[in-house]
Amino acid sequence: MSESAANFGRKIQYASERSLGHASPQSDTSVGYVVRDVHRAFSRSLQAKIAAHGVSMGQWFFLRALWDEDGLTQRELSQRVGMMEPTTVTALNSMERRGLVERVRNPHDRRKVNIYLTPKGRGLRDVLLPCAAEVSDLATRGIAPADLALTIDVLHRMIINLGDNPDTI
Amino acid sequence: MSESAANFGRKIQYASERSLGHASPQSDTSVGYVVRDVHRAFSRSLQAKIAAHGVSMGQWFFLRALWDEDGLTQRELSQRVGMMEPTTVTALNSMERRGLVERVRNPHDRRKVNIYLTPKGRGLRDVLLPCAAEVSDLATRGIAPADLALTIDVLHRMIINLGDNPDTI
DNA sequence: CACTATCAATTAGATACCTAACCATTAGGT
DNA sequence: ACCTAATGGTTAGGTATCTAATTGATAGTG
Repeated sequence: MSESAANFGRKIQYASERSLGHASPQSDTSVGYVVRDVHRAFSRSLQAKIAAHGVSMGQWFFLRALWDEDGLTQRELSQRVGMMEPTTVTALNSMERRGLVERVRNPHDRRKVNIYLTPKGRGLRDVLLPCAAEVSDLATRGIAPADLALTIDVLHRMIINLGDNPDTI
Repeated sequence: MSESAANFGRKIQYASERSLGHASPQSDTSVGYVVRDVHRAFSRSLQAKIAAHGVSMGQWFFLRALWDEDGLTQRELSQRVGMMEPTTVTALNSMERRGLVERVRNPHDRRKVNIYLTPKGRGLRDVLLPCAAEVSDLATRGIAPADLALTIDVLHRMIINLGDNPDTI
């Protein structure tokens, strides 16, 4: 049972055996490790592109959410982006400092703070989304759409399996 | 061309549509986002298990490398683990503090520092590796081996595509 | 209408990463 | 033997996360 489990403690010789540039051929090929490396590869790649426009990865996700729907409260934003609230606070602090968003205390419920994009923040959309597209495009180059779809599905199933989903527990 | 690129800026309705527990149904399903979420799911899951034994994620990777080969220099360790050297320094500091490893200045080349597991550090192997196996097992439960293999291969190809590999550039 | 529970945001403090700049040591050429 | 290169490790400083505790505002109940 569960050959997959053994994976974590063992090495499989793989076609494209080299996890990160500086990782030795010793590097592990179990799912967890590969996922970590892909994640970092994505981060670096996108980071490199958007940094040119003065936006950091930490800000990226919140901008994305706000381009989608402006004026969310901080809690709503946290939920959309999938990050804890203190993380949101610090990200918004830096975004506010850079003039990308504005905090507006909600007049009807003074506990809430609504976040609005400034023109500058909104304007970044047309510059930054293509960056993300480039990264995604680069990453998936040469991968058959069916394989990609299956990969995404498998990854989704892993998320659910790992029980990060409250309804699942 | 490149439907994949569009992904990054769009939402696809997916069977298992829910990225993180607290993420709304709005959450993006493009590869980059899913990878990020799986990565965090893995981290949390493993972290929860190994924390019980006083080991943090930052230490885990280095322990793994040392269980595999003891007495590596810090640079070698960094390369095996795929982390920058300052990261290694701080991880080793905490591991040394907790009595998991010992730094020994290399007598033949006094620039180098060899890292040796203490009995305590070595002993954790038999406790911690099963934790990782459990996580891996849980994550891949119900996923056909062929699908898993394909997923890992696709992820590897993405790493190479994203050019984190110097030899590829 | 006062009390308490809940909600929204924040602060405090920890971990895990990174880049850039800096020492200390060794190696190699003259 | 010197001087410069390169090598190995560290420090300094920044970003991105998290959990736990705190503060302020509202809502619900007796």
